[in-house]
Amino acid sequence: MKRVKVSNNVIRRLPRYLQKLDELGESGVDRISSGELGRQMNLTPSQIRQDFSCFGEFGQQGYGYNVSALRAEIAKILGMDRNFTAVLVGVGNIGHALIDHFSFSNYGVKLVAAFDVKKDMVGTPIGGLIVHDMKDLSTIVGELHPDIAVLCVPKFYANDTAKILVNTGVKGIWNFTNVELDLPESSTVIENIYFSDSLLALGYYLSERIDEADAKASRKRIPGETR
Amino acid sequence: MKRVKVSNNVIRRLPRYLQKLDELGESGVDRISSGELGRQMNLTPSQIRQDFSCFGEFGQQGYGYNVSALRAEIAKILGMDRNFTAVLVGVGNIGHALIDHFSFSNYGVKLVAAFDVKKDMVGTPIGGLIVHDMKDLSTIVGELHPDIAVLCVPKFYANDTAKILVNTGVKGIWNFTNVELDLPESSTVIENIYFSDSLLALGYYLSERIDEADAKASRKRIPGETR
DNA sequence: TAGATTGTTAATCGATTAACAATC
DNA sequence: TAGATTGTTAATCGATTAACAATC
Repeated sequence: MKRVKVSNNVIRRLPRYLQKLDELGESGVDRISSGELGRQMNLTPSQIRQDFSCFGEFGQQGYGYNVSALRAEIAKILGMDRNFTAVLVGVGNIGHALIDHFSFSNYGVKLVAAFDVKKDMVGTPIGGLIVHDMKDLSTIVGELHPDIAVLCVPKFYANDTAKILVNTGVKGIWNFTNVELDLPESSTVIENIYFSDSLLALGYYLSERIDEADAKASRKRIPGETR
Repeated sequence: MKRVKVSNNVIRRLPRYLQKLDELGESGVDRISSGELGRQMNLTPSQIRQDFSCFGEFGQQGYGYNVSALRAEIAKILGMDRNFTAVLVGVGNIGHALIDHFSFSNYGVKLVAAFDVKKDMVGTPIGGLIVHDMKDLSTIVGELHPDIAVLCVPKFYANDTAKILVNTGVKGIWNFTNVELDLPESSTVIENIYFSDSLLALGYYLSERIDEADAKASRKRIPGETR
């Protein structure tokens, strides 16, 4: 696989392609052109072809792309065939929700253990997963050497927990704590899910819509002087 | 407030500025220059000044920006003073986690009701919030006319529920269903939190790191022919 | 006042779009 | 073969960065 520097914008579109290709596959479509894919995804055909060309030549002139083959290529690019393992740290509501309802396996990730401080949780299997005592975090992570840690602890413990995880060899952190992790000069990959940023952006666009609607309404009520 | 078209990139940085300014305020900093802010946030001073200038003139030459005043401006831009109200639809694990642990009020949003299908939940207050029966969704949403709906129902019901919400006047949907909502030509603002896209992007960057590390290791083991 | 730092205009950089030869 | 559609190069567009006059 080519490993040139690919822009973050392209990377963020890859999961969207994957999802769309799955959808197409499920509805029995087995080939698609960049034109049609663009129509369905609101992207230009050029952009789609440029995106794919970062990683190789997946299409065929005059034909387009084979849906399942392209799907497989993108899955591979995203590392879905690498059998990544993950531990989930902090089985509060969010953590619990992820264990119960998020299909890690759909994305090629295997959840191998969970950790929490609450004594009544420790030992109880949740969604087929053993919950370990948080105090054994570094020992057990050291044994399991998971690739990813899903960080769902309360804000206050976010940084300390992240440091332990990185020190015990975790390579990526999927961060749900709403806190910007401060891990100096480590080569750990951090992927944040910031609920608050998302809600605030929604607030912005909502405000914009409301202001536009108000402006329109007032133009109607008080018609302008002369054009 | 100016209402020119502002790029999405800028909008997505606003919540980051807000968070940083809160942090600065808490640690007693009351003024900051674009230079220092840039250093702390890994942005260029130019970009910061450009970003702010989309909305007005918030600084002062030779001085910089007043932290609390700037914070207030950004909060306003994001609509945090508009007293948005929200209903939460689907009190499963994710929904429950949001009610219990996400401080809507910190972001100027008031959660006014929740809905679920499970009979044993209906009537029970969760986090001070009454859970209504899902079958009363359109009636009660029609009465409360919330600005936002937080959509946490199972995938399968995502689109139907979203349609009901839009028809009863909801203006924005904060979508946690991992499903791309298909709401033709409505002017509803949709903000998605796609867990899967985020995990897959993490998978990409993790793969990249691993490949780089492997490449480096193999270069060490098998030294190149000449230089 | 002198130094600092803004807001803004101009220059650069990067990403998206268009065009087209290659080819299935 | 003719038509369709790719992969890629060139053109355009937009976002970021640099520069600097204005001014606190």
